[in-house]
Amino acid sequence: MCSCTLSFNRTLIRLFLPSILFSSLRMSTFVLASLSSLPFPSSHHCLVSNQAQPHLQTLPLISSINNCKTMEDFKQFHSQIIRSGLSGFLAEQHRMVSFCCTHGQGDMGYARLLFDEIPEPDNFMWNTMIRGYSNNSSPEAAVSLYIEMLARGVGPDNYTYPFLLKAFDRQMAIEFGGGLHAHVTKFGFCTNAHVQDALIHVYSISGEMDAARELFDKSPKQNSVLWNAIISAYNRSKKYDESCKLFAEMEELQVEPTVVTLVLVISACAKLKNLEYGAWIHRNIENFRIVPNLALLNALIDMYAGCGDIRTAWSLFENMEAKDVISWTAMVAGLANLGQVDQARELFNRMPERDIISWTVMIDGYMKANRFKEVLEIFREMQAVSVRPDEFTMVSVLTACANLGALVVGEWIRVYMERYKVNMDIFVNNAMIDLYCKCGCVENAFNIFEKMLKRDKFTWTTMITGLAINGHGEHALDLFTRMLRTSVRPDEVTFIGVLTACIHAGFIEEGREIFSSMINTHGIFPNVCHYGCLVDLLGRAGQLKEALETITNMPMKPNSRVWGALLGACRVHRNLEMGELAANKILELEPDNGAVYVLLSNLYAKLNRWEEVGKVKDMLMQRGVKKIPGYSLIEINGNIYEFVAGDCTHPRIEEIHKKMEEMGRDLMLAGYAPDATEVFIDISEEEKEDTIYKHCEKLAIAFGLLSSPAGATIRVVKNLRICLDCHNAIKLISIIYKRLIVVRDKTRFHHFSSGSCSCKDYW
DNA sequence: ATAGGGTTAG
Repeated sequence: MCSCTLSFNRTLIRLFLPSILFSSLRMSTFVLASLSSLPFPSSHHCLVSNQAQPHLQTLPLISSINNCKTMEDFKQFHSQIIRSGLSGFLAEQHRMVSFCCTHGQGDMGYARLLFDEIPEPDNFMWNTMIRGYSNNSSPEAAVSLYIEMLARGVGPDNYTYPFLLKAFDRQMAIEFGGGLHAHVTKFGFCTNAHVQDALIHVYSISGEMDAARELFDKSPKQNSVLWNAIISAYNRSKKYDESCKLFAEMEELQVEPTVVTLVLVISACAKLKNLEYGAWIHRNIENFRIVPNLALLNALIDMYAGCGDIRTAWSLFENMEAKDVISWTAMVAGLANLGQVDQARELFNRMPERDIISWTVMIDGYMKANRFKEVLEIFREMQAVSVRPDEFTMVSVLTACANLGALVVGEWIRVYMERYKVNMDIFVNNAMIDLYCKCGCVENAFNIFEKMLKRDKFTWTTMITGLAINGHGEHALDLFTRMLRTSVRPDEVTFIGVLTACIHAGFIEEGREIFSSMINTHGIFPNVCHYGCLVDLLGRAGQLKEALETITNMPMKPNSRVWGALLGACRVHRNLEMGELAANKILELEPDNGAVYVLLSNLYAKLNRWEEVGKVKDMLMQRGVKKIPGYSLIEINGNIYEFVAGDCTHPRIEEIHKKMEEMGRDLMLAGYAPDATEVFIDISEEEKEDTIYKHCEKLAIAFGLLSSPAGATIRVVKNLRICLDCHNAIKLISIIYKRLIVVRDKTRFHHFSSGSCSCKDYW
């Protein structure tokens, strides 16, 4: 049997909602003709016979509708009613429709069948039906019924609009919020507080805060409920300082807040990180004559924890009579955001129950602490206990994948999200673009980018930077030009990406122009990172003098990265004097910067100044500087393997060493000669060659060769800059084994194919 | 006979 619900789609609603207003309360032939598919006025699918007469003697046999727990109970009750002949009675009909509409187990299809038996439903009945659809989250059906109600000449009342509007989602609110406001005005319910409240709610979800505010301003404002409604609307629109302002205004006008008001304002303080105001409200709870309930305590815990006052959060948490999952989650999030991930995990493990948000908070905590492998571990744990990830979870997991170069896991997430219809919103798409870019798959990233209907500044910035570090400088600049034609404005991060594109592609003039356009046309003042880019850009082009001038004239104190860019350029262009200057400046700022010693000794080595190489080595030993240990990551079958130089802990290390020997032989045959000029000096001469030989990226590639099918791309992520020797070797490996090898190092990508690298040996 | 505002995640 058909469900017989009138289901207008949004197109029809768009058509009828305005027209019904002008034909209000009279039968509209136009609308009624269009509603001819309705089971009205006499339905051809009667459940019951209206002709039946009641037999009062059967009454005692009828069970009470109040005892019905499920639709099954109800259907039995209904058949008793039919048999008893009571089904034509209005009171029974009302009670039965109400049951189907308002009971937790109700059934709107059934409600509609019963409703259609009522020859002339009054507006109470229509309201009940509308409420049913609303509770059912079927806003279209609710509006359809509302249109039908007006078409049949039944007037709405104060109750109609709150029911109708309550279930609106964002899209419905945008499309029909204003229209229904017109209905409210026309029918004269503008002054009813419940109706105003519902309208404020609808405007807030469609983001029309001005309209919401106008309604609020026109209201009498005596009752706190509308204040709560407008504060809640500002919170939803992330206008948290407006929420606090309104609360202050409430005080001035001596409108008494309720516990809900305080929950809203404390929550706003948490988002604003305004500990002072939040704590002040907390101290004054009694003066406000408020008895804190669970929601308020949770909001306070979140506020204190979010503002970094973990001690107060703890004491509130520990003194609570009853905690719910939100209390625990707020504490876990507070610890995680302070960087105390392990403490957060301990608390997380003690939680009596965990929901999707708790898991996501924990996952995100590991992500923010750069503990990416643990992100994947806990994500697996979460799935093992059958908690379904949502789009929030996926953003954190995708970010971890991007940092690990875990392409397979990332792809799995994409498939999962499609299969389980997880909402692919702008955050997820941005994370997906980042993943593909950081795995060296720019085309896949770009496909997602092009398919997106809405792009924010993060979308553009991620894509531009991704193209830049993958060596597609020209494409990155094209995209930037395209971005400038949209309404999305670039920010300082976007310009880092754009300048990076110029650096990697060697676009000196474009880079300079863009740098000066930052101030002149975009009103963004370059920070020290932008100056670093400019120095890098000039330095790589060999314009060392201008690079140094840039540093001398920059309006802020140059940091070690700025000097590092100059030092790098001096190494490439073999400028000893300036290189020493830059190195000294860096060591003044950061005596423990191991990378400087490497760069400087490389520079000396290139110029065959071995005595100085030795001096750098001595200096390093004296100061006890530790070089950051290098590691390489490779993902095989969805697992992440980590290699460090001379690694012996891998379970298949023997196979890997055998492969390394084979690779060594093949490389020699192909004319490879180890180049030790870039090898660092903390090892003795005789060890040198052996150590290069075992650089972790080579180990990772050897493992990649033996664990992936012929022809498969090998992707490696390295935490440091790739060395010259490995770069030479991998070029040859790409020929010998006919593989595309993608290495992401600290700053850029190297796509090795048929003996050459996308960086054009310039990195 | 029917209605209002709330706390945790990117």
